[in-house]
Amino acid sequence: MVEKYITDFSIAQICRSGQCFRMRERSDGSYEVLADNRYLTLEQEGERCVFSCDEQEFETFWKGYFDLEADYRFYKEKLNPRDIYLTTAAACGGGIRILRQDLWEMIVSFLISQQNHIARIRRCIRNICENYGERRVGKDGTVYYAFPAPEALAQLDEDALKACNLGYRSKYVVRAARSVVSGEVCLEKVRMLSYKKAREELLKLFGVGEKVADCVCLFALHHLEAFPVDTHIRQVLEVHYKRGFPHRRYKGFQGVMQQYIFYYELLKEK
DNA sequence: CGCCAGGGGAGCT
DNA sequence: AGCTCCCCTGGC
Repeated sequence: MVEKYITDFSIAQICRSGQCFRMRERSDGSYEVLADNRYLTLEQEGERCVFSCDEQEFETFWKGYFDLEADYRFYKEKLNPRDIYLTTAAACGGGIRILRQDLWEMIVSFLISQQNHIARIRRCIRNICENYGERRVGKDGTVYYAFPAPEALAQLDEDALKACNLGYRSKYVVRAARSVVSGEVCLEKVRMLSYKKAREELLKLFGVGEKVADCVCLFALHHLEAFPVDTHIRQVLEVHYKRGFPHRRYKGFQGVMQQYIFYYELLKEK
């Protein structure tokens, strides 16, 4: 167990922000996080966070995963105070961090996300992990399943994942897995590329369009200049930014602003 | 039962 | 760039 005091961090907000589908709030108010074949529980009260790992694992993995080395005050200071909408959104989701998630997992997750609800996306991913991922046992005895490697999914029939509730998205995932396994799209290479080049490379995958590529760039590759535009964001742009979103002002970290907006819109739904 | 929308994308023109 | 299909589920 390690105890940390962290500002601009809210596990509850991150969990609800829709960038991560394998994180959940447990009935006792603590959070469970599955990432990189690891299992973590996290309790938070104000700025006090208790991670269920040792200091070394925190330093070498979770600190980077939650992007805790970055100072998000920098992004908030750049906010245009006259932009009431964005200022309000950032105030509501000020504890959000852009996670550094696994590349392959994000590709699959956002392939599944198209024309889909968050609750169902979570179910789909859980189904895939339980059916094709390796079974693991956490330090506290909890059984969980790792996210299946491309090799495990590449050998499936194109329609096999319909059994995991993917519907017509099944063939997107299987074909993408095959492209990765064959080396047509090299993930190690994608990791080294700039935002533009990485995006271009991801677009070669069947089923990956501009929105999905941007989500992968933002949530896996940490290219904060990626600004995924989905139906929700499009509506916001139409209502609040008729003359265009001020990309110039937020150059290099538009993705952080996108998350504030997205979270705020999700929040208002309820 | 029908209708429609839910964090799109492919394949056309 | 804009259009038409694609065609899975869950909610109403």
